[in-house]
Amino acid sequence: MENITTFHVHTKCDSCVIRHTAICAALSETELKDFSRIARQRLIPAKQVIAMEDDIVFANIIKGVVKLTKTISDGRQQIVGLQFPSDFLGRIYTKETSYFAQAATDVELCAFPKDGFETMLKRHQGLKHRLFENTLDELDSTREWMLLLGRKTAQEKVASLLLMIAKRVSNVGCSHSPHMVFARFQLPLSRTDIADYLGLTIETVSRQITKLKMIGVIDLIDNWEIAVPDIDALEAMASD
Amino acid sequence: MENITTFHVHTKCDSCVIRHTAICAALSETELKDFSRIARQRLIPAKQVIAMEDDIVFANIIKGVVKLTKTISDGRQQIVGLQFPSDFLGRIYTKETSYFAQAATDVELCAFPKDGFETMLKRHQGLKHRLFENTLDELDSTREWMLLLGRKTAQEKVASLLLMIAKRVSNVGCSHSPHMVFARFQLPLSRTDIADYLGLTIETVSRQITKLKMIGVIDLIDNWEIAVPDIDALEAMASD
DNA sequence: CGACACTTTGACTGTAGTCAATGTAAGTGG
DNA sequence: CCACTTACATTGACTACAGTCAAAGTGTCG
Repeated sequence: MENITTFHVHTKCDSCVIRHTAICAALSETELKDFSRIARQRLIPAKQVIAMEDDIVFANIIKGVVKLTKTISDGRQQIVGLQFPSDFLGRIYTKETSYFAQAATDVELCAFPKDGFETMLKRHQGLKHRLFENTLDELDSTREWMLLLGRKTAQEKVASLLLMIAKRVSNVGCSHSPHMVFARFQLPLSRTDIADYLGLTIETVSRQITKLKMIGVIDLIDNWEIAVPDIDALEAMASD
Repeated sequence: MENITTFHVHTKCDSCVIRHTAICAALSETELKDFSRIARQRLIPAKQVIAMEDDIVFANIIKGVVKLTKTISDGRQQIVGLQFPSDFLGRIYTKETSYFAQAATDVELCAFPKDGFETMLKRHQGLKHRLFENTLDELDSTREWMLLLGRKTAQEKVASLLLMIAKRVSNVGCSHSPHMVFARFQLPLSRTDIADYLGLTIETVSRQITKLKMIGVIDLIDNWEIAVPDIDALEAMASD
């Protein structure tokens, strides 16, 4: 069984779900046509490492969640970034990365070959600018996570993660949820992944989730589906 | 006593110590003249918060070390970035920052007003590109630090910090130190700052430094000056 | 010299880690 | 359909690393 699928993007970009949220938002309709010519769709099953090689080095995430992981030689792991739909994947202006990307769930990518993408970048300054702002935002949220890793308790860490996921997957900023009060979502991460993102062990993660359930801040539908009856209560547990 | 000093940059940029390592390296001699016209030198005493307001929002660090700090309302602090000479300070394309900059040592800045700098940015694409690459590198090293915060022991954290500082202050990459084996430097951080950077308490930092001294990996000249007889030994303690 | 700021050291505690057993759900093959 | 396997997750008992609280040490400055 072949577990990477690569084929041309048939569907026009303008019907793409992330057309106006991904870096593509920086491109006009006509520019987008050039762009779609080099784009390739890739489907990646959960757990597979996303090899950033061959002619596919950059990508938009259309669906699913990708984790960026760093490891120490003795096996310790730390997730240093989580990417959601409409996020951009790949280290521009290379310098080989010191971490690797892996599908946390089944993932659908809109991928670009190195040369073609870099040509586009040179030609369309707006695209480059957008990518720059992307990077600045990523730096901000990475620093946010440093505070969590360095200074928060296990309880606060778990609450913060759930809150972050709730916000990302529920499309916060939508007009109809000016102030979200309730959320329900699928966890895109296993307990091991959660532990690796929070700098904890799976046992500690498990105990903290149980505790949050006990005090009624979350409901576990099953191991992967979580309901948050009161977002404000969860926010209070996260301390930020 | 006035503790901020602001005055025009008299000295020509081309004699500046960071001329070829800061973002200025992206500018030609003539471009640099435009640039120097809006630059102002600022001297900031240790411990003072660097207010990124008024007409001074961006700056190159000429001398000294600046820390970027995030805090939780209950007082917990985490340093989320350390900036050394030739590093760039300030969040481009604003969106007010969620952290604040503070002088760790006495600092000498080459500062720019918001409007003037942003005009320069638009006019000189090379400058913008340089800043972009800067940001990408910063993101990489921030992720490096996430691994440290989430997965390293107190001992490894302290060793990693000393190693990082040794490398930054000794101008690694200089032609005459292809492989540094010995280092001696002033710590630019107090024990409290070190703790806030490593996600530890000052007591733990103190104990770990004592331990490193005991086993001979470092020598303490005084509380602030450190000698590393064997960089490789320190590197081994840092586990990366 | 005394005051102050910072660091080190010591005794004790507590949070999260470790090790091990049990629980749960999905998938496989007889 | 039901044992069996496999992969995760939870729970429990115990441990250890780093945190807390308190006291003593060191260095600088007025």
